[in-house]
Amino acid sequence: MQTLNTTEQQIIEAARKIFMHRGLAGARMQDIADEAGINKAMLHYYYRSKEKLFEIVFWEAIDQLLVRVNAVLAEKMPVQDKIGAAVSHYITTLSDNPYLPLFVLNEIQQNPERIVQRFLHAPLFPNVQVFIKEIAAAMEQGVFRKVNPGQLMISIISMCIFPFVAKPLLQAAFTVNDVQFGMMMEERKKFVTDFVMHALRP
Amino acid sequence: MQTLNTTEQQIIEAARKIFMHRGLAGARMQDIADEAGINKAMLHYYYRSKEKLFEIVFWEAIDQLLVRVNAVLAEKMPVQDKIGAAVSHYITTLSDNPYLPLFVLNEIQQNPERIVQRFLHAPLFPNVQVFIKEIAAAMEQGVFRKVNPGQLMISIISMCIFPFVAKPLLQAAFTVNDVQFGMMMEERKKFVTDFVMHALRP
DNA sequence: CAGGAGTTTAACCAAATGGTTAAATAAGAG
DNA sequence: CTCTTATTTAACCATTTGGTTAAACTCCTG
Repeated sequence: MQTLNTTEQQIIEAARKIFMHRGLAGARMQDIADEAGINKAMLHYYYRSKEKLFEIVFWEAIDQLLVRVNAVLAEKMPVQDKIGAAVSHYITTLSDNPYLPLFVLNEIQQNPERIVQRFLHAPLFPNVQVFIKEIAAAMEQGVFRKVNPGQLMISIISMCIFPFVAKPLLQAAFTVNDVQFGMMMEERKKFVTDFVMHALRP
Repeated sequence: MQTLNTTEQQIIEAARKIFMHRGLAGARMQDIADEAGINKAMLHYYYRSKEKLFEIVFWEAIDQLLVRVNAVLAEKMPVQDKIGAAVSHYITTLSDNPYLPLFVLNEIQQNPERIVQRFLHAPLFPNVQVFIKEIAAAMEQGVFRKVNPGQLMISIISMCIFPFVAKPLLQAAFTVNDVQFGMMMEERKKFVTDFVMHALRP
C-alpha cells in the first residue's frame, strides 16, 4: 500500500490499479507496464508471469477485504458497540478502495478453488466465530431478539459491501457524482448501525 | 429464455452461458461455438461480432435484474406485503440465475456509459419511485419508523442480491454445497422480510 | 577507473483470438 | 428435377498478447 519508489513497488501499484479495474482476463501486461512507466519486459524480470503478478495483487486484496476486518472484531468492547465499529471500519475501508470488492468477488467466481483451498488450510476469520458467539450470548440474555446469526452476519456484510459493488449502478440511479456518493456512504455508517440495532430490539 | 431449437437461439443460449461465467473479456468466441455445437463462423453469420452478441445477452440480463422487479412493485397491495413480495421474488429469480448479478455488475463497471445512457433516456424503474413514496407515506402515518428511504432501498436490495454475488465465498465460509446454499436462500426470504419489518417498527 | 552484477531496453517470437472468405451443402419454390 | 437462396464448413488472415532474448546501460566495489 505504501508508495516506495522502487521499480518493484511501482509495478505492484500499477498492477493493482489495472487488475482492479479490468480484472485478470481484461488486464493487459502492456497497460501495466505503461501505468508503471516502464518496459514490458521488466514485469517478467521482477515477477515471472501475469499469473504471478496477479496472485500478489489478489491476495493483498483478500487481506484487505476479509482478514483485516477480523482484527476489528477482536477488540474488547460490548457487542452493541462492536457492530457499529465493524460497519464503520468496513465502509471506511471500501470508500478508500471502491473497486476492491467487485474485483475480489469476480475473481473468486472465476476460480473458486483458489479461495476454497485457503479456507481449508487456515480459516480466514476466526474472530467472526467469536463475534457470532457474542451475539448469540446477547440473544440468550434478551439484549437482542433471537434471529439466525449466520443470516444476520450475511445481512450486515451485504449492507456494507454491496453499495460499493453496485457503485456505478447506484450512481446512475440516484444521479450522484463521486463526492456525493462518498457522502452517502459516510451517512450510511450510522444508517446501517441503527438499522441493525433496531432490527435486533427484542 | 425459452429453448427454441433454431440455430440462432442455440447461439444465444450458449453465449449467455459463456458470457455469464467468464465475462466479456474472458469469453472466447470458440467456446461459445463449441457450447452451441456449431462452427465459429456461424456466430458471425448470425450476429456480426462478439460485441453485438454480448449486447443481446447483457440487456436481457439487465431486464431480468432490474426491469422485471419493477413489475412486482407495481402490484396493488399494502406496503408491508409489498416488501415481502419484492424480497421473495428477487431471491427466487436469483436462485434460478445465480451468476446473473455478478455478471451484470461487473460489466457495468467495465463500461458504465452503457447503462448511464439508458438511465438518462428511460428511467429503468419508475415504480421504485412509487414504492419509495408508499414507504414514505407509511412513515408519515406512523406505521413505519422514519428512516432515509434511499438508504432503506439500498439495504433491502443489498440483502437480496449480495449473497448471490458472494456465493462462492459464502459457500467456502459456511462449507455448504449448492443444494444447501439454495436452502439458505429460501430461508433467507423470511429472514430479510422479518428483519426489515422489525427494523421499521416505530 | 576497471569490471562485474544488477537493471533496463528494443526487437523478436509463438500462440491465441476475433473475424473473413470462398466453396460446399441443404432446402425450398417453380 | 432444377435452380436459386439460405445455411454451414474448413481454411485462412491480421492483430493482439504473454513471454523471451541478447545487447546496452547503470551503478557499485575493489
